[in-house]
Amino acid sequence: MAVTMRDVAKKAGVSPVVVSRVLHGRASTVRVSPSTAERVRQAAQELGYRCNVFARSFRDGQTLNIGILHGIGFARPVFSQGSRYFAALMDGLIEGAFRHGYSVTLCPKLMGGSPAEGINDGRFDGLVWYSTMPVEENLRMLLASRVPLVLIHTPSSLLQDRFPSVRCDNVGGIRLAIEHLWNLGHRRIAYVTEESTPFMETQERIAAFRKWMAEFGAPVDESDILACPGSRHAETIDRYLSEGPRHTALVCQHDGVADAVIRRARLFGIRVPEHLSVVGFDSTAFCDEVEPPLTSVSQPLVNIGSQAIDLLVRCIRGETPEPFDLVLPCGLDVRGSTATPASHPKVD
Amino acid sequence: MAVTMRDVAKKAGVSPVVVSRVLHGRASTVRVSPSTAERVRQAAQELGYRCNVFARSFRDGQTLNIGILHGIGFARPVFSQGSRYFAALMDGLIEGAFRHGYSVTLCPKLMGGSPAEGINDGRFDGLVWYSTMPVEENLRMLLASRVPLVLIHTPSSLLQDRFPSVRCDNVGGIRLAIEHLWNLGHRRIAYVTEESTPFMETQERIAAFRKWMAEFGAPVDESDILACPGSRHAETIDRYLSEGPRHTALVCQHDGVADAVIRRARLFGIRVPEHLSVVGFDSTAFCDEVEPPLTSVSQPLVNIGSQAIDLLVRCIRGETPEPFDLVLPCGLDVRGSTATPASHPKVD
DNA sequence: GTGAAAGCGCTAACAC
DNA sequence: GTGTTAGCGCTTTCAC
Repeated sequence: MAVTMRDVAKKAGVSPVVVSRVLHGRASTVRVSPSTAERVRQAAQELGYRCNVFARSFRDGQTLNIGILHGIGFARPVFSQGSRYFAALMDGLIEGAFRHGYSVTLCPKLMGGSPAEGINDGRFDGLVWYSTMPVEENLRMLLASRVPLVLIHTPSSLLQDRFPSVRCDNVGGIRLAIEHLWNLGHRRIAYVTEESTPFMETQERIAAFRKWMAEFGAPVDESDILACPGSRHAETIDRYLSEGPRHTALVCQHDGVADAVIRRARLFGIRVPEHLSVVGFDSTAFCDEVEPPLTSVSQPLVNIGSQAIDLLVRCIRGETPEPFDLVLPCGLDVRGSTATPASHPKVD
Repeated sequence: MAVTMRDVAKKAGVSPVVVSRVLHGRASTVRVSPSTAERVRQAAQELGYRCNVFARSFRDGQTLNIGILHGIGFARPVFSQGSRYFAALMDGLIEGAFRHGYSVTLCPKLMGGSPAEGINDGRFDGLVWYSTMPVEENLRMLLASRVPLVLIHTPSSLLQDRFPSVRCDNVGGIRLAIEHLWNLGHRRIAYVTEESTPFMETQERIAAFRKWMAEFGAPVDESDILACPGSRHAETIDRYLSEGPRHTALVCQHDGVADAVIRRARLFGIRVPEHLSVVGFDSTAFCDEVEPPLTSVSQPLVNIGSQAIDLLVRCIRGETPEPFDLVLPCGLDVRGSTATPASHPKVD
């Protein structure tokens, strides 16, 4: 077995408290003479003693560990495929956690179908939950959380204002996309969405799209919202493209969708951006990798992750973070997937 | 505070052991009458009791948690930038861990400059260490590990055969790259390496390159090995390219290097693959994203991660995995970055 | 200056 | 069938 404080104490001829005091500086009421301290250190060294952080955490009732919750109904997150959405978010979460001295744990219980028992199992000082399409079941479980929790992509109001939240300004982001396309001369613009749940960012972006298109003077109807059901969106995209796109530009729910659209378009001989402009959402490094480079609304994902942890750590400390609902601005990274439409003159 | 077994016991009018027996099925010597069991369940339900897994782990002396060790001298791994090497490896590690019911933890202590104190701190049932360029200091720390450990990219022999290992067949992989280029007609082929440490895969690949080039009948010398010092490899690449490449094809240490080469080449008006063929190493999804798509030796990274966990779990169970040193074969994914050299006829 | 006691939440072993 | 004891490794409290 591992060598414990008791072993060190025995060897040094003192009690465990003294060892705690000397080696970890924790038993603050205890005073130790320099010579004893030296003896303890010596013994620890010789035995190769290492503090059992796990035992300490158990006693302290704090684990210095943050759990990542993944929405139910999603598969376990994958880093190596698709757009870099999750990768960027994780980078932010890890950066933030490390900065505060916390570990980050991916736990099968928290990422499986039923995180309920994982949430309050004592291993986590706090949790981060991100989901772009929460379902009622999710929300109920989260409300049962006894540990501090921060929401990403989901406004606090959706969970009775019990947990702070971080998300981006979807409305402003969509406006940037439309404005950009509009200025290039596009008038027939569609929105492509992957899935659709009754609330949240998906809907927020669609609503923003409707709103701004109307304000720009080109109100849209149902046929301008392309909804691709989760599993088989290539199919939906193909159907749309095969009839020859009715629009000159597409705004996509996220970069993965935009990438899919571009790849399918290529198969139909539709060139981007010459025949069709495409705008993504997230603007991770992925956008620079694909061809053509993807014009995309930038959501500060790394920052969102990092700031979510800042909020979480405050909650763990018992504070009430201020602001409680963090909305970060979006930008627009113009790359190569958007251009003046073939049939329209450029407008300034 | 959280509700504990004692609270439930009290409410149900029984002792904690009974609760343990009923709710977790753990106190196997204890027999409980159906009616008592029901009372306990009722009480637990009403109080919203959740088993404190942390406390249980403490008692059991097993955490069901695996720590990921990142070589010293590296920065903390980043998912959202560069090639998808780390992403793919992590996907495999997570998949394997989840399959066995283990969590995966990224801990600042294990990823910082001095993981020594993190290694034996009781929080991990096992560790996975990956590093493409270990230094002596790394190795000494690893040898001090009291918990099971699996090496990725590093043969067991480098650590006194104390830990099992997983890596790919670098020699075979490099052969595939050379063979492919040779068949296309390339004869002047260079190897581009990012960093160089006295041992390990970097050296193994370089050695393999020398060996196979000689066997194919085109022995190389120092000037055919392009070594780019870690921080500023763009500079080294630029210097090489600016003189007009002396070779018709480059084999690169990994996809990130290959990508860098291609991007720099573009700035010099050197087209890939028309003027210069480039082969990467790893062949993650990254290769399909870049332009041109990158021909690359495929290293089964996801599989390596997954199998590393299989080995680790066996060690945790006290078994000695067989085989102890796992070497997985490489493949070659031919994409768009390699072609017949301009100056050479195609050879079959 | 130093040590003894007590307890974090859980469960194996044993007693009744 | 059910309860008591004891202990995982650590640290706080308090007594000496």
